[in-house]
Amino acid sequence: MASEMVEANGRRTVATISRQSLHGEIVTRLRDMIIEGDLQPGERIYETQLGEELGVSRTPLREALKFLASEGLVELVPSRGAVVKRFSAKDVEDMLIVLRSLEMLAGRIACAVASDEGIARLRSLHDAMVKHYKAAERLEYYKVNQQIHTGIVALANNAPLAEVHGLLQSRVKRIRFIGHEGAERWAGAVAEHEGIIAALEARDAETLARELDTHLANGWERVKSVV
Amino acid sequence: MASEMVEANGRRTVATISRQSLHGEIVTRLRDMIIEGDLQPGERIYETQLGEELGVSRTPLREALKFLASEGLVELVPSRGAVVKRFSAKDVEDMLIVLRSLEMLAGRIACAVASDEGIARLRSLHDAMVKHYKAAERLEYYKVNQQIHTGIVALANNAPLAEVHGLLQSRVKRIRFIGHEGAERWAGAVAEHEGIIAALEARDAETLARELDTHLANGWERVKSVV
DNA sequence: ATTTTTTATACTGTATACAAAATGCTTGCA
DNA sequence: TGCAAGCATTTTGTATACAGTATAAAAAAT
Repeated sequence: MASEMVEANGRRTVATISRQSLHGEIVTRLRDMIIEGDLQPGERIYETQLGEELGVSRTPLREALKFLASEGLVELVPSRGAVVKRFSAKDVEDMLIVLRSLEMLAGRIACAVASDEGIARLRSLHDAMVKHYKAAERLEYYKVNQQIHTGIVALANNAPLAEVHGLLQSRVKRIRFIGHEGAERWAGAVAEHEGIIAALEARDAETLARELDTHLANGWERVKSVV
Repeated sequence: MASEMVEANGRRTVATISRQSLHGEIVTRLRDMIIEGDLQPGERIYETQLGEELGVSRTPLREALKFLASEGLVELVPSRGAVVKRFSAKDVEDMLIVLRSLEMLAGRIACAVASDEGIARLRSLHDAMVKHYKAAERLEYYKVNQQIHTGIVALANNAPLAEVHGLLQSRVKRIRFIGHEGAERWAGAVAEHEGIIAALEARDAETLARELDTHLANGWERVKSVV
């Protein structure tokens, strides 16, 4: 794969210490490639070609593709292999509706079960995000923004909840990444985040849920135009 | 696989007309085996052995296992292969919390977008379920019950919602299947269902959400003892 | 008797080879 | 020139073979 080395004896070894199997590495690699747009929606995946590109044989690559198919990032057409899944505007809207509901649920639970340290960590993430906003660093802002939303879900301490949230999140990432909102809307999003963090610190479940509701509904409005 | 035939020339062919690939068939087959308890939680899966049992080689079987790993039904331990995932009581509770939230969301949406025919179909399913209840046919009752819950989600016409619901549903099926409640509780569940269908027919989103909320919360109480 | 080391075995991880299916192109014919 | 049929090529689907690793058992040493 990417981080391979050729040793003196000519054997290929993987540089990482992680015991993760090859198909596991390929999964994360391909997932990133899809999210970042290296593999375009609707694009057909040729196994031998992609395999040579990654320096692996077809077997682990195919196993990785099956995994990603279950995640919903690629589609398996019988006898025609894998295709990067393409989402319609309705698909994205539907996903965001579910994501919104999941985050609201997570927020409510988090108010009850989150540790003070966890909330404090989120506050500092928020501060970092505001800094990126003021510096107009869109990419950095976007990344920290993601971390905050994921962080809220994590605070709920509910593994299946975090899992399905992450599943849908990974699908819309590709879309959101493109959505570059105007200055006013961006400012609005930051303000909403402030309200979210405040409600969380106050452990006010209903207010938090309401804040998340409007924030994520607005989020869809912000993205809608580009889908 | 199950429906294989040996032809005169000795070649194995699959009887089904479906164009589904072999690993696809294995996925559904294994999923059923796990849900129905043929493969017990914590049990290690030996690829060669299971492959011979199913009449397939290791390659498509492994691909199927990767798929199921992404679904969360099996766990992949590096260098030790696949193990049927075991869920703790907290895991199950967490899943049911999410399922409850998802079904409430689906119910609210369904009230707005479901077709009259769709609601009527659900009513007739409910009637069938009541019949099974009165006849004390537990297994039949259980199956129709599942169909109703899945049906409510389907009415929302939101594919990702249905998908994640189905994902979690498949995991708790194994558990719910065991939960045999007493007569009083069973009667309560049926009564709750009547309220759910009524609220749906009235397209009363808030009432429906409330009914689903209590029904599914009670569902957890009913199952809790056996986990 | 217990612990450690060695060795054998069994299973997983990966690659390669083969078979079947689909697609595209060429050639023949109207 | 347009169309169709057949052939060639490409690609997926499946099986098998080989290499690496973990586990368990047996033997040796303390």
